[in-house]
Amino acid sequence: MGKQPQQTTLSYALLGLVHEEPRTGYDIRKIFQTTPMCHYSSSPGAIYPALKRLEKQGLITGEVNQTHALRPKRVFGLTAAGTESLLGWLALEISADDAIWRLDELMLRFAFHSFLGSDRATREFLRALARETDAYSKVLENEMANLPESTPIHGRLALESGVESYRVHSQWARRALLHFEVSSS
Amino acid sequence: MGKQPQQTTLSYALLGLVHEEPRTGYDIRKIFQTTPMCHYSSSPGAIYPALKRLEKQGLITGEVNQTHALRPKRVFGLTAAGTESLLGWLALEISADDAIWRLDELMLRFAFHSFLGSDRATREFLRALARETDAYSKVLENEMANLPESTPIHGRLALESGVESYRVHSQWARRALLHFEVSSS
DNA sequence: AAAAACATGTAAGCTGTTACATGATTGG
DNA sequence: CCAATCATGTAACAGCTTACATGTTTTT
Repeated sequence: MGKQPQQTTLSYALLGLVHEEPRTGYDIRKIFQTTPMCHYSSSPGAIYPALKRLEKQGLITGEVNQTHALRPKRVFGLTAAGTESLLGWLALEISADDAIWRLDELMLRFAFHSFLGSDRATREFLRALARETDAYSKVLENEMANLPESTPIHGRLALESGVESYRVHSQWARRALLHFEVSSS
Repeated sequence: MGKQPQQTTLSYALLGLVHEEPRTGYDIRKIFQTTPMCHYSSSPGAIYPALKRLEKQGLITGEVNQTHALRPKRVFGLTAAGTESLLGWLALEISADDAIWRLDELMLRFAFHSFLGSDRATREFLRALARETDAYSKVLENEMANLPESTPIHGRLALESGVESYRVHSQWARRALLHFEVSSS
């Protein structure tokens, strides 16, 4: 319940991955290099310090795999506090700012929503996401309509791309929601 | 021609804005706060140091407006080297990596393409953007098809959102291209 | 006279980048 | 035995965030 120090997106990605199954830093690097769950830095200079931070905060623990005595590899898993932090993040309410500036993080959160037992939070998540992205696409649409005469076509088109981007996300969220609706009847 | 030290996206945004017309740091902050050309930090701790860096590199110069002797405001404009750097950046070829990881920067570049006199570079830009985003959407599509059976629906949907995102950008680029085609006949 | 907006900056701290460093294990 | 891959880390540096600091001009 106490307010936890807020993590970077990378940190949450790490928490989610070691929650799926215990992993080493190297495992995680490979995932970031070779799977679509990428868009995160696979550089050792990012990952190992991040893992160390999480360990110091008590969210993960590394067990040394002793099959080879020298050059041990450290397999990380979530602690109770780590699980709590991860699940708390997943269930967080979506703010308008999240939808506008941190869509990437929201999509990562959604991808990990399978960790929540029930679909209720996911439905709420998708409804909020659809609402906020739709609202912002309309804000941008409005700003496009009020652009000064002199605005060159390039600027207009770039803005149009932004409008579309948020609109498409909103539509995606509504479509995704159908997968979690209770098929009542 | 010499390789210039590469700038951050924020730096290029600043170069573009002061190229439109001479501006102060405060002007720029307001633009980032109030117009859709935002998504950049309007914090003084980001902007003033960035302006100072550009000045030290000789890309912009600040003229003190002496209408009020105390608390002077500094109006920045591009130097010849600054113009060269900005135009060089605009005309840069698009790599696949740019389209995958730095779409935001590409859209900023496009928005400033009005500074290039001719439409030829813009056409090339849009063609390359359409090609690369389309190619990557297909890469993701393929990865979605090859996802392990066990992958939860959340992961699939998140990936689908990525596929769509790139596809929509590609379609946008193709549509935008129509505005710059020579209406030959 | 006070509040809001104008206007510019600095300092500490955090995170990520790039580059370097080290050594083990496995496949050809 | 050599190369590639496995595996973990550190160090210097750059840039951004947050918070602070300061003083002016305009509006109410």
